[in-house]
Amino acid sequence: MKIGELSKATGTNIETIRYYERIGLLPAPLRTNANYRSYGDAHRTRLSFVRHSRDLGFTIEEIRSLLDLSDHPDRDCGDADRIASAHLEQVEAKIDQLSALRDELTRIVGRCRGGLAGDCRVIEALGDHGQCSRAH
Amino acid sequence: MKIGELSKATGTNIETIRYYERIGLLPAPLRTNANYRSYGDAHRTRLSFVRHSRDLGFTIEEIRSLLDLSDHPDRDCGDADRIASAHLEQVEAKIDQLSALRDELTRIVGRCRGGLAGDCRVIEALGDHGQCSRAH
DNA sequence: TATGCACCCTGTAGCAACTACAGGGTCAAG
DNA sequence: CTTGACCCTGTAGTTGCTACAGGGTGCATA
Repeated sequence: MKIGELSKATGTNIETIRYYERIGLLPAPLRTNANYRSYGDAHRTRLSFVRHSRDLGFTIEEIRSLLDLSDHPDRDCGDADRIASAHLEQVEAKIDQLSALRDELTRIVGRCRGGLAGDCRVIEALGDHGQCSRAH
Repeated sequence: MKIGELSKATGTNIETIRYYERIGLLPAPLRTNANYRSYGDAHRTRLSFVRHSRDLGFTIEEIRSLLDLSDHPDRDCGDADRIASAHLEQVEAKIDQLSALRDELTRIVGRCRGGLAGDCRVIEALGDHGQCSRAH
């Protein structure tokens, strides 16, 4: 299959596919006589793995490690679990942080009563961290 | 005050202060004879506003608009409210998205029973989006 | 007076993970 | 034989910084 078809099959931008190849995340495929990339099912599977992992927020380097494990079924899978667990912790931390932001923003936004910028509580609150109800 | 003092006073990296000046977020300060930047209270206030807004996740462009309003107290503050409200919505959307990720990751991580990568449910789940319980 | 050290300057390059061209080649249909 | 959709490489842009390299300044100490 050509790159455009792989792109549609996996929902990945063509430029992104070439980018993944350039950074060594996807193996370089065979080429046709016209120098077009020619992909097989293994490529599609691997790219789906990458996209799914990216959608779940794993970094490229994490995915590299996960792919490496996936390429070596005889290895211990503890690493995969550690990577995923660490990532889960990061996601949870990010959720906590964003929740604090949401609370602060809600408080700030709720104070706007319209009128002139000179009297705006939103702008005032942004200038004065001391008004915040908790750390963020 | 010199750039190092402003840096300490606001908890902002020196390079970041110079960066903000370069992109026009902070006005260029006066210079000493030795060509050192010399800041006053107005700079410190403005930089605090910027840092606080960044901490709350506003983009540089949003901050530019907020600063512009802050510089023109006679304008209507509806824009400030709209920027903050839109940002709040984005934060809430991001929280929802991350919560879905957390659920999916929890499900995936929970399935690892140790052993070989070839049998690893984590790696299997990453390769197969169809196993996901909901959109993410 | 010399010299060390902390601080400051400019300009450029790097990070993540893409995305967007510019400038060209290939191929099938009409 | 030309039009249009597709493909190629290579480079530069995005966001918000951060990290040098290679130099100048200013103050205290030997």
